[in-house]
Amino acid sequence: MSTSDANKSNDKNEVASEENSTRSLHFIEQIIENDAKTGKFGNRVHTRFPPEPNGYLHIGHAKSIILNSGMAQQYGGLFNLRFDDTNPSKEDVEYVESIKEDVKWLGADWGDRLFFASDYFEQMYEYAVQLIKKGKAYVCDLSSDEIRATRGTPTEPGTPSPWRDRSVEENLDLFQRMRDGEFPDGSKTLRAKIDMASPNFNMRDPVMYRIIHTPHHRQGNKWNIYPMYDWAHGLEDSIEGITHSICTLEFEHHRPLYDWFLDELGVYHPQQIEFARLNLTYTVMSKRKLLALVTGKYVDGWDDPRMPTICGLRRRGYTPEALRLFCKVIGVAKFNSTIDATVLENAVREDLNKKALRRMAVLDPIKLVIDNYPEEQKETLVAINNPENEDDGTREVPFSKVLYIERGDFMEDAPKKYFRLTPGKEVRLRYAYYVTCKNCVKDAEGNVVEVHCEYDPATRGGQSPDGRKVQGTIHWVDAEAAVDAEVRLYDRLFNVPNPDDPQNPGEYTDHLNPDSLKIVSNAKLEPSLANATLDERFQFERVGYFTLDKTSAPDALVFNRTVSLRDSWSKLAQK
RNA sequence: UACCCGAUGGUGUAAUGGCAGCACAAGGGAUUUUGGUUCCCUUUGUCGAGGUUCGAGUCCUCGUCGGGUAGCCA
Repeated sequence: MSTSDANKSNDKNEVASEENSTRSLHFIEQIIENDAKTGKFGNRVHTRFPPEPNGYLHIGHAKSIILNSGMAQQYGGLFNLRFDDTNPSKEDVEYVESIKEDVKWLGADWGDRLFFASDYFEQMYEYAVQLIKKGKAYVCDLSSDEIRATRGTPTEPGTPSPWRDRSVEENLDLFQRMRDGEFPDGSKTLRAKIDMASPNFNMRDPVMYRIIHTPHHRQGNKWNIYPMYDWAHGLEDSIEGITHSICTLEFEHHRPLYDWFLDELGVYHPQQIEFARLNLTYTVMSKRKLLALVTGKYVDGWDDPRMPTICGLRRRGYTPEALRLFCKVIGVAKFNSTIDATVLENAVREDLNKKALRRMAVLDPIKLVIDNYPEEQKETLVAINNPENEDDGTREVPFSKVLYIERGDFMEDAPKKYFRLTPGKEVRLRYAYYVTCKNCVKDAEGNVVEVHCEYDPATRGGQSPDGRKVQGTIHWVDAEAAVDAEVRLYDRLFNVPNPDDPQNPGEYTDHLNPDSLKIVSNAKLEPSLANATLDERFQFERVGYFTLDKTSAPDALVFNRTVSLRDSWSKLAQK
């Protein structure tokens, strides 16, 4: 070992012990660190994310991606992206690119290790031949119905296939002919010869290969047989030298089979580890249901900002950092839990609070007229871009006699604790002046259309020389300089915490939140927002976090609300 | 019904036989040119019954409850 190698492994140990002392480890970290101590995998850590290219990734996948790539990064190991494309009748290239984009966006780095299970088909075939020669696999002529009927039940063992004891020669011949395409779909399978009486169904002579005469998106018509997940997955892990093969809980009782195949073959044997998949309140996570939301036009496509898909969250304005923070907070365990949607919202607030540029935008505008402000006067005022980060600097915002403010920032008859505009009350216009509310103008129906006030010229910038305080500060935009925009306000997709709960009457689609999207078509924004770009994140002060939508155009701006600001006033107001 | 896995405040998650801790939520207070942020304080927990032990959230037994499993899906 060279000195630099020695240093490297020392560093690794130090990192591990430092982690140990500074925070607690989740059970997978404990397994990895223990393996490092015993030298089980020669101190290597190599993980993978193995999606099937048959749908879009969602936040549940993000948990897995962040876990797998995070373990590799944390322990100086490697991470592979591998498409588990073993079933051509369900898969499509269309999904490959979107999955790559999502994984990359999350910050998981697979380097040059982008793999496809289908590239291992020849090797898998050779392995299958080995098992046949060992007398551990056989070609079975039973139909799928017959296989099901002879598999037994939880209390009764299965009955052996009449084809179980074919000779090695016959099996070899038949298997080759299955590959050559001599037999129709479903007419034969290759099965492992294990134990029809096993309490674990997965061990009752599981199917290894089935006949499918469907062109594969990467292999074309080369193959007429395709490997089943249980047969293929361990081999893929083994071929790639994966150390810790992390998957979700439902594969737990597949592990004996995973182990059996690798042991019978006598090949390199990674360790499968199962963790609990993510469940989130007020949404659904199954591919089938997400697809149904799209095809049923309940949402505007896979990347609708209300969807829990990674592309949806991205369009909504979530950041990879927010999702990583979220995953850190929820932890990793084997307990099936449901995470409250507010935890996700908090994670994105925490991230965006640090990095979002502050801007002023009025979503529900009414005019504010400053009666004692000179008619033709215009000025610019200096506003701070981000109080959380001085490096973001300042900007200038135009100001004049007529402004827009939020309708909700004026009340004609206000409760005592209302700190905003009401006749006789003085408030601060953020970064501008103190103004005192005088009165309002109403239309024929009694709706307030204009609020009138008087300003104190000595309070320019928003502070008074005499030191008097105001209770409230409200945001505003100059009426003449404002730019128009459409703003889309998103809320939870469902109005029940668990749309999947069988306790709920009806279909899960019956519980869609009718107010999950509110479109504000006449928002007034400060002029600098006209130059916003898709990668920027904004906080509209006192309102929430926003980002430009992909459908936005220079003459028709569209912003998405990522998440509202915490609002302790609404709690107070309810009392 | 059989097998596998799990169970710690309202929700998540630590404590690896030795003071039940952290985060979020909730409640209270301070600061504040965002009713935001930040800071401080408070309330709330080991599924049940036995056993082992000086000592059990942790180990054992039995129960209860929850999840998963009977695709030629992954």
